[in-house]
Amino acid sequence: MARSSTAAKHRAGNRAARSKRESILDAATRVFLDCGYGDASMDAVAREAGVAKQTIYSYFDGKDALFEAIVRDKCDQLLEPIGMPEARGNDPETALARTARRFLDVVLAPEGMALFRALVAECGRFPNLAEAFYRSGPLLAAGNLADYLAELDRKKILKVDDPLRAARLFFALLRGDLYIRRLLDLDSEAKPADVERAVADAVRVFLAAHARR
Amino acid sequence: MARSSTAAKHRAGNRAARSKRESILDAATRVFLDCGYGDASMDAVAREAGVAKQTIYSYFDGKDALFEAIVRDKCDQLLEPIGMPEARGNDPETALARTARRFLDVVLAPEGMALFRALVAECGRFPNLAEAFYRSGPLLAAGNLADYLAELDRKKILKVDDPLRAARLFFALLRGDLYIRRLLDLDSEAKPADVERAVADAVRVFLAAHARR
DNA sequence: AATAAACTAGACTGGACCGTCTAGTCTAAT
DNA sequence: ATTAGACTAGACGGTCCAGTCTAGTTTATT
Repeated sequence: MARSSTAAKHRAGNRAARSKRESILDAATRVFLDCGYGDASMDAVAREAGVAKQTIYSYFDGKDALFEAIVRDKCDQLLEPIGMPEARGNDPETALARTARRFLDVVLAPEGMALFRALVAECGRFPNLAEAFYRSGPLLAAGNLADYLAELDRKKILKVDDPLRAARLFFALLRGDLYIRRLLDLDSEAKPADVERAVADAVRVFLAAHARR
Repeated sequence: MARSSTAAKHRAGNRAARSKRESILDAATRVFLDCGYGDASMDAVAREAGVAKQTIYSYFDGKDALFEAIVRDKCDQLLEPIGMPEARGNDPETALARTARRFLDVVLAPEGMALFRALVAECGRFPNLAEAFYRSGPLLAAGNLADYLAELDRKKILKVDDPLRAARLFFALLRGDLYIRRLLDLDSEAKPADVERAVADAVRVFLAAHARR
């Protein structure tokens, strides 16, 4: 009984269907990240996507599923740069600063903040999404940095006893006050000068703590 | 025309009225912090408080005002301990660790997290609440620590060029990964051992960065 | 051209919820 | 005892929204 519903075909994905699916996802991303899950309406998504509401329901099972889809999408897309391993050619200071900048650029950007805010707001309703975000964001970034730090320790350039813990501390330093202020939307965007200072501070403190004496 | 409405009298505050007001605030706190602003219903607050819905509206102007009231309340009450100036009698390590523990105890506790989550979720709707929280929480705490750090610098015990920035970095270190995980509700509560390790790490790194050589 | 699938516009159902209103009860003070 | 104000229980109007349904249109395939 090979049921061949519209939705099933869509999930498989023609070319036309894929583009429609994507314009729905795009619109949903804008609406959900703007308003948050609760205040976003399916009518608004349909309007924004230039699509009939029914069409949304033929591509996605419902509001929850649509939200999940856009969050997973944005996680993959947004966090991809911070999941890349470190450039290992340079001196530690330069490498750390580069990592730091890449991290903050993603994390403090309006989209990154909106995604994180939505996740924090809905982590009760979507615990698995929060988990997925954590794994593909903070955890992955820390893991990669830890690998690099372990290498620096092996080469006796720095002293890093517990690379993963050290990496997490580095990112913690980096977020600093800026992150809190952005989370609460007290600054509408991070000024480049502030970012640069946060990077410099974090690198300085981190190197001081892990210098070989 | 000295209009003497029920609401006006309540705002002035008899003894009986105050207790009723407080039981409403209590219930509202539970409901709002449990469900978030959007999913909290006035009926639920009334039920929880054991009070008729009308009574709530005679004490508060509406859902927004009630939310504001409970948030300001919890800010004052919750953040009061971290607003206290530092105990200056001990060596820096002990004083910093004490400050750190007091901070994390408040911030990682379920109530503290719920308050912060609610603020993050609603910072668009209530920007002034976010501002108030920031001032009476992170900013005040950093200010107090900064005073202490300035004193340590004057006494040539540590080297702290910019006390406020250093204080903020200290708290950033302290929040670390624990904070992110708690924000996303990946851990239902912080284990004392983790807290203790976070304190030790933060103090160690901070002292290394600000040691007099 | 004929047919089926995809899509649109919009009406509709059912439910949640804010804030108000009504009718009646309780309490305290005169 | 009377009276005024505080309170309760619950109904109610109005709004909003998720998800479904209908009727008609477009698109693609044969």
